[in-house]
Amino acid sequence: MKNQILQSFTESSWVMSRENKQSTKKNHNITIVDVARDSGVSYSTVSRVLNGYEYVKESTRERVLASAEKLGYVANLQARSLAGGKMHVVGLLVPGLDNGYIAEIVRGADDELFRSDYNMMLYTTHRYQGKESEYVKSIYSGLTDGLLLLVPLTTTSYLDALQAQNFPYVLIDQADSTNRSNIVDSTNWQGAYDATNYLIGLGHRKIAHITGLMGLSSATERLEGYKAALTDHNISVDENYILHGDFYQHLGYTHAQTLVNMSERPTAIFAANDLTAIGVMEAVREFGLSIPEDLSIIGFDDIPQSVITYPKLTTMHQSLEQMGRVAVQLLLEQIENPERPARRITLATRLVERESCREISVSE
Amino acid sequence: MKNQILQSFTESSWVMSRENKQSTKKNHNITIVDVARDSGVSYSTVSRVLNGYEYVKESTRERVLASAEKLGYVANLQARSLAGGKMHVVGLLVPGLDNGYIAEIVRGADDELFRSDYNMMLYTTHRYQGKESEYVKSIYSGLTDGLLLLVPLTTTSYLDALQAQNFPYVLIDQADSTNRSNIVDSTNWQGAYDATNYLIGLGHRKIAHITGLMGLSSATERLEGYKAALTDHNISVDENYILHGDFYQHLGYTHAQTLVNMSERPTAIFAANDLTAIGVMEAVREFGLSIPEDLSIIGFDDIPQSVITYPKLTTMHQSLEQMGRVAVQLLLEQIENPERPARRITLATRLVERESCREISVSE
DNA sequence: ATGAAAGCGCTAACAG
DNA sequence: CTGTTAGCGCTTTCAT
Repeated sequence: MKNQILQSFTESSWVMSRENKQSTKKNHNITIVDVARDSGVSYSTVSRVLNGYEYVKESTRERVLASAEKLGYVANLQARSLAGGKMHVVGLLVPGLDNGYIAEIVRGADDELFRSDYNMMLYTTHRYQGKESEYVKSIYSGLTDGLLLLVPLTTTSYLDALQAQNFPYVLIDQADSTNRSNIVDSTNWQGAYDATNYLIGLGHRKIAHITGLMGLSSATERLEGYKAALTDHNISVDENYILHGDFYQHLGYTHAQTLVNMSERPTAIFAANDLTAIGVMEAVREFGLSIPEDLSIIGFDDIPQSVITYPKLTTMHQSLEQMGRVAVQLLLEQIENPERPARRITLATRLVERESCREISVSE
Repeated sequence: MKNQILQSFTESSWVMSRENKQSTKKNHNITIVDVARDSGVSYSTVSRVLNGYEYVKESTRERVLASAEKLGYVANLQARSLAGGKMHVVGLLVPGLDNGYIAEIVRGADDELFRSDYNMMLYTTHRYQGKESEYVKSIYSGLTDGLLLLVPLTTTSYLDALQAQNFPYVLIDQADSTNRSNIVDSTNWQGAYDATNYLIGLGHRKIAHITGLMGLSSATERLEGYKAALTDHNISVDENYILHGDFYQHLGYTHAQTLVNMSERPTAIFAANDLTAIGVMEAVREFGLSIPEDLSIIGFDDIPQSVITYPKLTTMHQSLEQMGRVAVQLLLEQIENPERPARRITLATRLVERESCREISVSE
């Protein structure tokens, strides 16, 4: 009978006892002690079972697990962490969410974390440097077991601290001079090279490039790839055709205005990312030129938005979601085994031809 | 001399002592005890100072604060929470990040949380119901002090639990039948009414509507507003013109295909949100119709993407970022004072005329 | 294989 | 105004 009741109560195990009326503070939830009492063992044994400790009699383990399940036990992460365990939380530091590129990576990371039963703490910096190091402080508050740093701006300023503490972290899409970081990125140089090469193959010679934020390795690598492709085809690099953007739409827009107004107007523009490319498209259209008839445009990233532009944007695809996924795997491995040497995983980019580029004849 | 060293060490207070070599577990950070020792008071006094307790002698307070600053003290949130304090973390439950609408709200919330020195735990459900209640469990793990629920699908299933626990939460853009929830939303009914009214004012009579996900109050309210506007103008509501979407692009796309193929093709489409509208635009264009010449389209939300479409989308603006902000304020108030009765704050919507609608003559 | 006991860092009474 | 003390829930030796 009693069992019957307990049973049915369990059906919605997390709809806890309502009998507490005002409970000043946090309601008294089921703890390891309750489980111990219910299963008739000491609470250290319960802890052992819950932590997958090897030497526990099978029957005991089963009994404990049953009780825990029955009572709807949920571990108190603070206590666990305080006592020296893992928090099961990783921090994700991103510049902002206003960007399909980032959202995709976050999605991958999020999904992978969920599979591994980890929680995600989100920190946005909005490119304000102060906040970046501010956040890294959070590791001292013990909130997270590791950090995922997405295109951080001021890496060096706190990488030292992270490394000194031997605190697990992985850099996403941002290289690092120390060579002691776990990194996941894409073939930025190659991708830019391929993009430029594609344009050249289409007959373009006057190819402009709007860069990303130059503090980031992804931006510099893409610029280098662009230059290399030009050089390899004996096209001289014209500095007037290289404008410094910041990976955001607005500078794409304004720089494109500069470009279309040049006497030697370029026939193609390679934007360092899709967002920039979208800004370019807008400016070009406003100027009265049509795409790709008058001007070809290629982006980088292949964010979801790139298919809703008109015309649809041709771009270099990056496996954004997978970057997030891999980053999490790398981080979790590192959390498990802090001694593992740092690794770097680079994912391949790939051209996605859509509608924003066209072939031109040499005479044009 | 010793002081000298301490001083300079402090310059980069969070670049902690490197002397620990392998430290199996977490490095021994500065605790409240260290601060107490340094400032020559008991550690409970330090706690008082740190928590802004009123009755502490000014000189003591200053001394403690100075020591804390000097030593680079950072509170251990787990310990604080375990001991009955606040975790300074709120959970944000969202369907996904693949959506400008959500990203904007998150941005507002994030910013407001930062101001209040709170951290954000992000949970994504991807519209998978199981995960929603799964996450609500997290409150039992004590990780968060409160929950922000962004357009949750299965509200009722766990609202009970939340309420029973008297756990702070606020619903964003989703009403709730119990009337015991803190809610922030927009004038969905009015907004839809205005949008439809605008179309009618432009001369349209054959106005179709692609709804949002009907489990959500925002969707049903918009549908009702649409119908009301029609009725008020003696235009009969044609059920064939009402197609059920899900707030995502794809159904906008497929439903628009249905619509343009109808013998009585509508002259205008009111999409329940911008994402849907974007899907509509794509289908319409593919069909060979031009916007707004052949078909007017109006959306809802005014997400950032709505200005990068071609033509730019006319839509009902919601103060998305502010919704996030207000939601946080509501939540924090509730965390501070659990007894405060639930409130509901509704933000106004406003028409933003861009390029996707045009006036038609009655003859058309 | 399992129990006992010592903290982890901090807050919140309870005494002065 | 400030020190003392008792836990919060859990992991981890150390015994047995």
